[in-house]
Amino acid sequence: MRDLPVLGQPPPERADAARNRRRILEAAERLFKDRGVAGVSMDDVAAEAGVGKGTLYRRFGDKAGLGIAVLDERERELQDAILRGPPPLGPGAPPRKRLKAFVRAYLDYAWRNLELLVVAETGSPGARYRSGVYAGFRRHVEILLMDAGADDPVLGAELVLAPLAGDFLRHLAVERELERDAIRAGLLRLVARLARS
Amino acid sequence: MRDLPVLGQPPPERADAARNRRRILEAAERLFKDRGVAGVSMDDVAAEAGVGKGTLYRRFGDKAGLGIAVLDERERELQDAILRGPPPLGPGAPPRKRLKAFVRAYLDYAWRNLELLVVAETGSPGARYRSGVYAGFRRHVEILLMDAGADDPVLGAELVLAPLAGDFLRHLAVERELERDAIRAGLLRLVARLARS
DNA sequence: CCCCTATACGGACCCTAGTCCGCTTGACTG
DNA sequence: CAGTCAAGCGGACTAGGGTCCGTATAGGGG
Repeated sequence: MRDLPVLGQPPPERADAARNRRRILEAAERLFKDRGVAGVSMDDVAAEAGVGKGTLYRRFGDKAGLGIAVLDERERELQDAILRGPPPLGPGAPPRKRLKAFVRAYLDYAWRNLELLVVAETGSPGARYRSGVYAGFRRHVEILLMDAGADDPVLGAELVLAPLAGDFLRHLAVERELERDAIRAGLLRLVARLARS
Repeated sequence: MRDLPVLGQPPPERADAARNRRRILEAAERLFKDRGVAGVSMDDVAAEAGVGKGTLYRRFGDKAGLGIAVLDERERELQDAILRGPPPLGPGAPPRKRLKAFVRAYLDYAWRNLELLVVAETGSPGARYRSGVYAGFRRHVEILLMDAGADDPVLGAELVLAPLAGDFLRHLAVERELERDAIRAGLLRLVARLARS
């Protein structure tokens, strides 16, 4: 009876596992940049990383999962700015200001990573909503809406995030050829209205 | 020089093609009902319809396309009610009334066909936005928003439709376990606010 | 009624996502 | 330092989506 598992404290990753994780993420990032996300198969990633397919899947679940993981670092920056950065994005500003700052910052992030975002979110149905990242943003918006005295913060947060889906933004910008400024303005108007009681 | 192609008038479907189209749609509808959409492969549909896979793909493009086609009839009912039915869904009522009626009617339709809707919309990225049905609803909403004097009807219409995506509705109802009444109320509030100038 | 060709058919084929399981190895123990 | 074994590895395998192209036929023209 060596190690009673400690709840909530998963044992640390083995050294080879950590090494492979890094290799895979680096390989994926490189290939995605070179050939575009759609032009890269999971076998390609595995080969480039010098690991077997099984390793890839055990670690990341599926292609959407890999996309999420590659995005993770950049997403973390945004999360950090929200949690600890200067206002109005970070704590300190009034809730409606923070909401607008969030929308601006999220859009910047989304435009920078659009292709990858689409893959990560649409890899399988519901992938977007299952990711921890989505849950984090949702909670953030929910709290801000509550502070702003909105009617139904729980649903309201979802309604703020719905039009921030990668696929939807791509549709607006690429197929409908709307200007990013116009899109931003429209979304800012939307959250302003959702934040009213 | 027999038949100069008449622009916009594609030649009528050959008899065998029409027959196969019907067979495929009937087979798909039957299988989807029996086993759920996810549990049915394209080979299954082809076999059940008694046609080759090539036929299936030539006619419907991909699985999302087949889903859209199966939904089409039910969607057409909704379209008809919008274009020719009694107010407030049909013509005659003031634009904001019609908008709300549209949202109610669309939600009824969506809940009834949720699984199929998700497949049709998420089969491939952007599938939802490429379908003619989406464009039809978008135009409808756009005109109503314009009549209601909203700020930016073009973008506004997209923002009304964004939270009506099947995948998003499934997320709200299934994962978040929100009541359909609450969802409807929230969406009605949203369109009411988007329809203001 | 026969011929001709655009249209459509169908299933063999390819590719990629995702699974499975026997083998290997990191890391801890005595 | 050797023994132990859970964690991890990897690539063969399966299944399903989507393509291709040689063959068959509907349906109009002569």
